[in-house]
Amino acid sequence: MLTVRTANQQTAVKTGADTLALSVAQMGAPIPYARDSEIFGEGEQAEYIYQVVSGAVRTYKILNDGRRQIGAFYLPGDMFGLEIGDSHELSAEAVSDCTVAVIKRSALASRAREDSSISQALWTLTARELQRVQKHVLLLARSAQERVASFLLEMADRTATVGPVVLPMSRRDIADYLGLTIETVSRALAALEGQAAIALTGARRVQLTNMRELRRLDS
Amino acid sequence: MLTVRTANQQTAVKTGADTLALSVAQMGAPIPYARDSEIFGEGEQAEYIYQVVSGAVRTYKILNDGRRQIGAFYLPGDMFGLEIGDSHELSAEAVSDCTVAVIKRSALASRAREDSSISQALWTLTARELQRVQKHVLLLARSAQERVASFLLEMADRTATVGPVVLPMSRRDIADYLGLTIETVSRALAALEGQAAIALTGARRVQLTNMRELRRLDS
DNA sequence: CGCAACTTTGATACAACTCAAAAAATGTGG
DNA sequence: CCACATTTTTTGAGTTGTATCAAAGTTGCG
Repeated sequence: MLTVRTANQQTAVKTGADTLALSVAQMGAPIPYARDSEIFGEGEQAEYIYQVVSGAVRTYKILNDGRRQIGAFYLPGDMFGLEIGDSHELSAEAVSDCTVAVIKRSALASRAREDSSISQALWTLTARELQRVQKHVLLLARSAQERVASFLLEMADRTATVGPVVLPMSRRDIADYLGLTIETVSRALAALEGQAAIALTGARRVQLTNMRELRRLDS
Repeated sequence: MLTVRTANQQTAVKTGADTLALSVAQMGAPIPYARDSEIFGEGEQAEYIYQVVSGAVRTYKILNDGRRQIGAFYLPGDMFGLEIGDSHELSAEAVSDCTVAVIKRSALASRAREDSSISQALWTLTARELQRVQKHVLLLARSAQERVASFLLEMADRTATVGPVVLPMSRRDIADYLGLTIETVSRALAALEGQAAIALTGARRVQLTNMRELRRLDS
């Protein structure tokens, strides 16, 4: 069985979305993208839907004052780029070198006409995305330290490995996701280290040494 | 034809969601709710989906520090309370005295099995909600004055009447939607009035006197 | 190893928050 | 319809968390 991971939800599922993921993995040829290269741009025709095979992807929008708001990070197994309108609402870029499986939306649409579990899967995917964004709104309502703690827990959960969490993204990416500056992210991490909640074992390696404290901040 | 208005999108549509709205309006008996009364609570079984007939509704979540984050306001024609899981992610309350049409999800699900346009409509509804929440994230990334200007334009667009915009909600509601305090909302309104972008013709009546300026702030 | 990019740390500024009180709006009973 | 009580909104003064600006470390790649 292929394990499906929707952003922010790492439990393997056997229904709907699984079938869909299978389709993408089987029908879509993996395409490599170099770090920082564009996968699709805001406003472009949404011709495909995507699944991360390796590496990481970010979606974002540039605000009128030049700041960038990152909407989501997608990790291996995650699907992204699904739209109901015909153009993309956000741009997507490779956070690191990565490979992405791609399937034509039209191909999926035609299969959905015969197989209602496909349409069901598409709906489920949209609904999960909705839940994720709703959580993001709540995250943005909290203090800098709480946002960072929450982010670390989310990444730990989604990468689900033993040992330190390895962050695929830069401080700038984290800051733009959390609605903070890189300096504030750095200071929040330093503060968490001071409270012995985490240990920075490298700029992008974080040991979560006190889950209880982190969860308290996340709550 | 019945006009459907999805939150933040007031254009009448003739596809998918329209059929759905019709179903709710026809099948659901309108239920009255008094101001501030609960329509459903977070975590409750999501047995129904709802459509505002008159008045206004808010969905929200209480944060652990006691603050309240409002997720959305729903105005006449808007549908809300649709979940893909089986429980509500947020609570819903009447902003003002209102009436709400209700339809059983199970009834809709059974009709969806025969009529794929129903499932299509459910998906569309979820996707619109996703777009709305994504915009909310971007809104929360901006300055207090920009958030308030944007909010006023949104309300003007959604109520779509001539003359002053009548806000059905209190400053507290606005503040909790925009992630600000009531004082900051009040000061932002005063500042907009100072710039002659708006005129406050009563606490809850706002004339948008300079749309150009407001749109510039919104951009 | 050396350089360029990234991250951290420090000092200061400022937008929004908090606390407090005045003013305005809204509701209620006579 | 008015007078009063209550709630809501506005305004003021001071505080604070995060941003900004600047510079010193660190990291990792060629």
